[in-house]
Amino acid sequence: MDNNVDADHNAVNGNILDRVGLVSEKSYHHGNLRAALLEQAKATVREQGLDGLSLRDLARQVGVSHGAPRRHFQDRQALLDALAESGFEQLGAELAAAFEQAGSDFGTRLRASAAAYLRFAINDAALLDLMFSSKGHDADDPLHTAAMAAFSPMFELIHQGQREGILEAGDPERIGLVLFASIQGTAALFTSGMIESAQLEQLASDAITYFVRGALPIP
Amino acid sequence: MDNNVDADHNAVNGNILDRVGLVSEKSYHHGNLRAALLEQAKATVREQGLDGLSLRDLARQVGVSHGAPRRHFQDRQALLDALAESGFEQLGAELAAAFEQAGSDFGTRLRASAAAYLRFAINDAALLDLMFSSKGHDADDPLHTAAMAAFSPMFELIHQGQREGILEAGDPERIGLVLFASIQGTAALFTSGMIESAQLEQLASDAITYFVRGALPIP
DNA sequence: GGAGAAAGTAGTCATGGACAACAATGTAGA
DNA sequence: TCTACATTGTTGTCCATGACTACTTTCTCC
Repeated sequence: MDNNVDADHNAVNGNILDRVGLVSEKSYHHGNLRAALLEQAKATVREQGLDGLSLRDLARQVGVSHGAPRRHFQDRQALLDALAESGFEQLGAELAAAFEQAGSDFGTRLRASAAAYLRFAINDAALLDLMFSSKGHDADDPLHTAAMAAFSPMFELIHQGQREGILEAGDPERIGLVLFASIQGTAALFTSGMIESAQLEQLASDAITYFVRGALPIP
Repeated sequence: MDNNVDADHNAVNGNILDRVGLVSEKSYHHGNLRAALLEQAKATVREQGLDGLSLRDLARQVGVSHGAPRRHFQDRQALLDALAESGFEQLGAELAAAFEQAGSDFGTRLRASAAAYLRFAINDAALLDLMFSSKGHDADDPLHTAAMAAFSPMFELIHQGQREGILEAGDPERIGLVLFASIQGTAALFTSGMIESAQLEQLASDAITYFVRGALPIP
């Protein structure tokens, strides 16, 4: 309708603040739509679950027409895939941070990592579900890559345990998977409502204890 | 339980073959629509996943009008809940059967039960996902009841292990949850594509071994 | 056999995803 | 600088679906 001259002016100069979405002035080109959509999608999924996510809603919330998202995501599934990928990146970062901040003691690191994982599972249950429900994992798939990267701190942890004689020898990946499964299962039991938050801490603690005992080197 | 009142109701003069859907004669009243919808839904979910499931499609496939399912399921979510519930019933039956057929040895029973669980997870991955994503678990919720019933063989198994001195003492439910989480996590890793079927057997075996070692009584 | 409940049908609406034609902006090369 | 072309948004449309309502057929029970 009535085009605003100021808006045009800003658009020409490509103000960085506009592009990051920190300034609300409108211009024809959003400048950062893909990221904005992902961010909004993540918030919506957290608050309303996957079913509450609609591309048209997303477009509205970001202030763009309903057709715009299509320029960045071919279809809804593509957006979900991207969301899952960014979820893996975030989870990986949080695991790595927990790993770092926990000092060098194996047990402390192990529990800190598990706690970080569960924290993520609690705060972003639906996102974690999504991350675990995305199918196509073709090894060269960016999703697969992101997932592998996210869990690398855990495998490093296993390696440390082996060096220190706390865990039995063997393929770190193989041993790590047992831990991984155990923690993910714990998270699933909680997010599915099968256990209460009161039981979660207990279960998480037990799972780790059993894992460590189970993986003890056999003298 | 007693939500089969409708079936009983119509069972009075309804031809059994009609009711099972083996006869294609049309009558205004389907006679068994609820069950037929659930059955068809289960097949569709297995073949096409949750997203491939539409009430209207279901109605078409079963040969009724698009409004008919509403008489039996208030909305789509209600159908999904019922599907999850029937999934728990089936899983429970399969776990119980595996438990029975495995003889009386604890280890054999344990592995047979885990195998049954994983078999279910592989054959009906999307259904298991659904079972674990249904939220409302209010203890008196039929879903919660069905879930608890399904896993009762597992807790019985824990009890046996304790009697035989193979597992440490303690609340069987608490110990059982660790096993449950471990197996469910294993299943999740597989159905999400994070591990290949080649790794599944190994992981499952490792998870059980670690669990048994971890739960060993401490002398 | 008739009243009323149960089960199915048909029509409608709003929402949402996918698609296509078009418009505005950005960019690179002559 | 000007101009062709690629990017990115917009608008309008189609179609499938879930949900709702009014109506019809059948069943059951008194």
